[in-house]
This record gives sequence, structure tokens and C-alpha cells, in this order.
Amino acid sequence: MSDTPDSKPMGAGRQLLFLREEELRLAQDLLFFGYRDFTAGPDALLAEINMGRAHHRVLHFVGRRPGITVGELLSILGITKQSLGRVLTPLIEDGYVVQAHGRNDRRQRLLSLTPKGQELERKLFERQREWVMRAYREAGPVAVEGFRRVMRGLMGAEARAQLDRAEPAQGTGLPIGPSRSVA
Amino acid sequence: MSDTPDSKPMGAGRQLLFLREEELRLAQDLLFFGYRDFTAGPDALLAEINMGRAHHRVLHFVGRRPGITVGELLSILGITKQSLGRVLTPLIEDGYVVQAHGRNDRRQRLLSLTPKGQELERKLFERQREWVMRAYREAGPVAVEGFRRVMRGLMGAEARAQLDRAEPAQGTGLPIGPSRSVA
DNA sequence: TTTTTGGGTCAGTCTTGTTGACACATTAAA
DNA sequence: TTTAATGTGTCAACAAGACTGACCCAAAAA
Repeated sequence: MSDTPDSKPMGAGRQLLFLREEELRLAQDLLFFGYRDFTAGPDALLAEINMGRAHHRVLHFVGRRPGITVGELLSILGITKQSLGRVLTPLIEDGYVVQAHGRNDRRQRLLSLTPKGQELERKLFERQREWVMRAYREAGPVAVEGFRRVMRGLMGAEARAQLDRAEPAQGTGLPIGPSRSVA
Repeated sequence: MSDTPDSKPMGAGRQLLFLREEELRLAQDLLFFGYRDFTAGPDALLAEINMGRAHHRVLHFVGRRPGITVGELLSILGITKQSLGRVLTPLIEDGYVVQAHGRNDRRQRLLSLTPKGQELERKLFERQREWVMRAYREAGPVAVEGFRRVMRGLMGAEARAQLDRAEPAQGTGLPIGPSRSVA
């Protein structure tokens, strides 16, 4: 929006360029196409066994945090329990996920993957793993670190907190390009 | 996949680390949360006027390429014409989008935004603009360049070609971290 | 003992995607 | 010029995944 009107052709100009509308519209495009193609692999696999992306999400987050409670899962996914129920119940009935009573609080249902569930999750993961690995390799380590920083920034404070709670600082947060842009 | 089998403890080790499973699972998380929160702003606005994300996509891509044909739009969105019809028809009826016959091929319907459509698109854009700008600022220019490189890599070849056709190399494709990782 | 919490479920609705089948005008080909 | 092929529209039916609202139950907390 604002910004020193003209100033020197370089310097502040870089900042202007950096934030100009076209660059932000490009971000919209990149996120749309990128996310769509990122999910395409697993989606195809899931379709074969009559499941959808929602099932994958459950498998992913339960696999990531075995023993997670239904409530925690709900808060991570940001959906209602009715919505979760429609995918979780079949996953349990079909033997992909198991429930256990909480030891301290017997009302809780602690979720975890069965071997069958782990196997499916792994297949789905492999698809995305290869896809992301290709992108990471082509872009290089510096770019990957930048990608992580920006993606974190695109997350709301809530999601960021959840992620941090779950993973002890996986690499982002330390090195590379401190925000002192302008340069 | 490949990689000089063992070699020195450092060097190739870095590459190994770089691609290890946890880092790729983190990417899954980042994309899920990041994309979700990226779309949250416009979604809220759209809900107020009884529209959805699909309407936004149409406004976005028609705004980006005025005079685009229905067929081109379909191929960009990657959906069926019936799906498109359900959002496009109302947008036309409500005066957000106009159609014109193609000059060369009168079968074509060239789409563009009305002033009303431009206004709505801009409001939606402003939401995302601020959100992305915050993320970009916090991450810094180097990170942004990396973000772009990785997102491009996450796109399928088709989508990448479409994007390139539409925009003449917006900045990514030139400088920064050449893929010669290993270091 | 009463209330709150964690979880489940029934019923109905909405958006956005899908197939399949036609219809119509226009352009290209035989 | 007749005959495809193409670009677009549309009806109908269906599915996934999200939502709201209303209730229910068992266990934990007050």
C-alpha cells in the first residue's frame, strides 16, 4: 500500500517489487495448482478403495500421533465431530484404526493405527513422498528452507502452535534469510 | 532414490538428512495447514454472499485472463463443464461476469469480469494479499524465492506449462540456490 | 448429587465435484 | 454441399465431505 513514493531506483525499489500485486497473485496461483497436484497422487489411490481425502487426513494425523484423542484430532482437523465420525467410524469398522480407553480418563478414546492402517498410510505417504522429494531436489535445500518459512507464515497462529506442540522444531526457525529484507 | 551409497559421514549425510522421512511428513503438515488458512479469509467473505471457493476461482482466473474462453477455463480448473456451469451461470446472471462471442470463432464464449465482478474479486484478493504479505515479510525475500521454487515443483508438468503460458516468468526461474545440494 | 466433559449418533442441508445423455450453433472436412 | 467435429449449455442423478441442531450416554469434576 504505502511506501516511500519514489526514492532511489534500487534499494527500496526492491521492497516495492517484492510486494507488488503481481507477485501476490502469483502466490495464489502457485498455491492453487501446487496444492491440487500435491494431493492428486493419494487421491487416486484412495479412490480405488472407496475412500477420500478426509480418510487420508485421519490416517495421517493418527499415524503421526498414536494415542491421540478424538478431541485433539477434531481440533487439528478443524471439523465437527459429525464430519469426523463419517470417516472415522468406517476406518475403525474396516480395521484401519483402533480405539482404546484413556488410562486416566476413561471417557477418552485413544486412536491409533492397526498394522493394516499403517500399511495404507505408508502407501499414501510414499506417493506424496516421491512427489515432494522431486520438488525438493529440483529446488535445492535453500529453497526448501524458504518454503518452510513461508508455509509456516501462511498458517494461522493456532495451527502454528499445534504444529510446534507436535514437533520439536524440525529445522525451520533457525538459519537462513533473516527478515531484514530491503537490503 | 539413488545417492552415492555411503561416502564420507558428512557431505552426503546432509543430503540424506535433507530428505529424511520426517522432513517430508512435515511438508504434508505445512501444506495442509497452510493451504487451509490461506483460503480461510476469502471463504469467510464468500459465505456472507452465499458463494463458495469455486466462485472465487472463477473470478480469480477470469480476472487474470480477461477474454478467456470457457474451454481454457475448464482446462485450468481441471473440472467438468457441468461443475463449472453451476458456478459460472449464477455469476453471469448476477452480473459478475460477462460473455462475448469470439471474433474468429463465434462458438466461443469469451469471459471477463464486469466492474461488479472486479470489485468482488478485489475484495477477496485483498484478504489473501494481506495474509500472504505477512507471511512473505516475516520470511524474507530469500525464503519467498525458495517458496516459489518448491511450489512450482509441486505442480504437475501440465499446470506448470499453463502457468508459464500465462505469465512471462515472474521472477522464479533465475537466481538463488541452484539445486547442487550435497554441498 | 449435580453438572460438565468427551464422545457418539440421527436427520437434514449445502457446496462442489462426478457421469451420462442430449441439444444447438458453428466451424472444418469430405 | 452434405457431413463430421468442436465449443458450449443443460437436465438428471449421485457422491464426498462439510455444516447445524438435537439428543444420548458414561465418566469425571464440582
